[in-house]
Amino acid sequence: MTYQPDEIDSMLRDAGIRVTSQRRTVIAALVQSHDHPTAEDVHARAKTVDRSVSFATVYRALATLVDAAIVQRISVDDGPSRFEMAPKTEHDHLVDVDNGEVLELASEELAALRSRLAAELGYEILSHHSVLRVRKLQKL
Amino acid sequence: MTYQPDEIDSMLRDAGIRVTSQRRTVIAALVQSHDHPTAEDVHARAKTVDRSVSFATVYRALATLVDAAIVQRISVDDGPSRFEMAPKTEHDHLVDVDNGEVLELASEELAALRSRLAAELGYEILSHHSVLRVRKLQKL
DNA sequence: CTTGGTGCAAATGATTTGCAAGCCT
DNA sequence: AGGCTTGCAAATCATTTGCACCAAG
Repeated sequence: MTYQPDEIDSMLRDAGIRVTSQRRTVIAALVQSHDHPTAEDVHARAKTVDRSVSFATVYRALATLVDAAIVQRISVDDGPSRFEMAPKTEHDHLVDVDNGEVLELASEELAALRSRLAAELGYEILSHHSVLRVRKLQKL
Repeated sequence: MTYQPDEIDSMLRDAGIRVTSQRRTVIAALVQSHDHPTAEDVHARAKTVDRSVSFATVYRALATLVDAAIVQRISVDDGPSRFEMAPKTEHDHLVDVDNGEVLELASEELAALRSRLAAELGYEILSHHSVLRVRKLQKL
């Protein structure tokens, strides 16, 4: 999935937030990262593009972008929050307990079941955050 | 669900960790709490039983108990971790975005689907942590 | 212009840790 | 006895905030 430079600007404008070079940089860092970076990682990557971006700005940008549903926050039980571009298709995260690897599980079926169950309780789901701690099955 | 006093001791012994009055107190506080308390809440409740329990001990006890799978940690995106006795039946958590209320959704069907999907990817699920941000549906 | 955004450094909140003393096995 | 636990206070880690300046609409 690639983004055109002005595609990023549109995302910001559409969300009604100002377009700044720092936000562009943060988004660019996230777009290129497929490893669910922490705020610190994002800052490090953003700095390779613009040495002057501060930590505070990265945190503020991430918070703003999460609010705008452009970015998604993933909290693993311990350790800092991780971030990724908001997925078009919702998915769960599998964290391999042996090596810390994070992979994604997208299932239409799972999403449908979840909303059905929530609806039965009288709720609509705004967003979800699901982390499964897993271990590789033995090869037989 | 009630626990006998010595049932708690057995849980600790079975997990191979020492039985201390502080750990008993922490567990007792959790058993009586059905509101997913934070570490601070647990500390406050524990102190009503034993004024001398320290914050550090509560944190250490909770960490130990989570390791031993006696207690489960629930992390909501912002704000401190919350805790509950490890459920016999796994469930998801619904967080009402309007009032912060946390309720539980237990579904055999959901659990089954999740493990099936994980298995298809070659993984077994050790535990899961799923938080749905929800809003009450309008009454029609 | 005017409001929102930024950098810096200091502040905060949650959780962890070093150390000396105490309790469990 | 010997090691795991505790309490206390200080330390750490992630994240947030106050403030003066700058930039976007």
